[in-house]
Amino acid sequence: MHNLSIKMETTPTIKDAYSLFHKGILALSRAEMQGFRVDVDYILRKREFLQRKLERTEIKFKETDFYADWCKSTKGKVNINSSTQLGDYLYKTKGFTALKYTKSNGNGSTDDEALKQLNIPELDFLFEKKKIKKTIDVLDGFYNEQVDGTIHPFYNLHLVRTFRSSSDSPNFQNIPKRDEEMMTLCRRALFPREGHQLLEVDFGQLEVRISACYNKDETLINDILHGDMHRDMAAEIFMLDNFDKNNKGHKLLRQAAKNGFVFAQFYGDYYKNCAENLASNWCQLPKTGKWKYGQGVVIDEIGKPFKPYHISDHLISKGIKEYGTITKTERGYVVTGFLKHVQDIENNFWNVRYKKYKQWKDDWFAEYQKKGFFDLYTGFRCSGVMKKNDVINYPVQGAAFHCLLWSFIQLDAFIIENNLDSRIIGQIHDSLIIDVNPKELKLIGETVHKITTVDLPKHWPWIIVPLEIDAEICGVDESWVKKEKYDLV
DNA sequence: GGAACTCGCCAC
DNA sequence: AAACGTGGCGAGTTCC
Repeated sequence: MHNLSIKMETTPTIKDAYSLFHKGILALSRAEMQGFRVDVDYILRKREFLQRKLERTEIKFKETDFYADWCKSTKGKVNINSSTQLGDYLYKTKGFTALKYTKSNGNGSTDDEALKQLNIPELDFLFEKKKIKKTIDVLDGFYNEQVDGTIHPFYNLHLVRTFRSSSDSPNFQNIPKRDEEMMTLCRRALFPREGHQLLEVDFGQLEVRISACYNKDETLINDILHGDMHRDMAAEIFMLDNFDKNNKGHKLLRQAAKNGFVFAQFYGDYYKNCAENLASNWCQLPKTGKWKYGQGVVIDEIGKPFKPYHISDHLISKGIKEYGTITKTERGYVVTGFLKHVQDIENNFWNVRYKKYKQWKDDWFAEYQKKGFFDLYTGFRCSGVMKKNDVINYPVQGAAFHCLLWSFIQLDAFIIENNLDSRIIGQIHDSLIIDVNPKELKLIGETVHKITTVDLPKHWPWIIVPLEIDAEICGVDESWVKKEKYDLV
């Protein structure tokens, strides 16, 4: 009885969830109305430039023997934009073995990753062309949607299964960022209002922290607050006895462990995919035969400038001499090599290191199977037929976004109440983009910091892990390209 | 001629 | 036993 009454007070209900979205829609619509300034002259200029570059790349491709042979095999009817036709030519006509297959139809995959493994240099022109085209599409999207030099991206709260948001017309949540060249070309089009500057505020490791609120795993919480789980996993996966955070190679391997193992595991992936991804995408190690010395990425150049040390040298010296295989026998699966190594690490990851997290996953799924639904900590209810991974991921993804949305609403209200000139103009799941009047920068920064790290955990007592917020700032009257770290307090 | 589908790729 | 979560959008293709 006692426990129940506490729960009633602190656990948000479906009405609270409704209220969050009601206020959320109103706040988001103010950002939509405000919009994001675009440099129309730049877009038109750069579009022309990219269009010509696209045509030149296309011409270069059409001059290759590869293209001539492709045309010959289809009696001249070739559309170089068609991955279906390319797949037919490579896998059916030329007899290349597909190294990857598509999900729904099981055809040989023609994505960049699959094609790059075929080692056909002429295809580089197609990769280049695809990249240019993608950039043109983003700029076109801005141009087509702008009204008097301002785009008004929409934010939807009614479309996503996890109760996250989506964005369209144009989609503001998938503007290139990681590819330096594409990032610069696209974000150079986006500006604050005159005399203002763009401030971007991000929650740090938000989804991992929210997952910890559900699973309450002490090791995970400790790692979030004081440790470095990506470094630890890099050390285990690549068998590094003394991880050196200043070593360029070690830094790369930490990245590999973070994206190829830790995040993948948190989303519900398993050792086979992780091993494959780590070996081929991150280390360029072959998946057949014994590994040779001098293969794969250079991981360590200390003291040996003319004799690079390769990842294969290191793994072989530690006894991992090949990628390995998975064989089915009457007794079960026999796993060898690097595959076995990653499988062991996976087992340790879930059965020892994050044991309580795993227990939560099993319990949470069992509860869903019993009831047919589950409730997020923010009051939203997910029901219907779901896979185990869905049941584990949705509550985290949704509640993490709700932290952002709640903060968005508070900051929006603060801006209106105080008649400020700054405006929130965008949102990308765990970040806010604010068009700031420089005179208000300090106030906005301090307010965002207080809302996200003090008020939010007070509002939702289920947030049992401290939240962290990072900010970056662009110069006055400058585009969204050059950002500097900004201390909010 | 358009709806529905697949695939690939960008973001988180 | 199963096996990476959520979107939007463009291009090609297939079906009606």
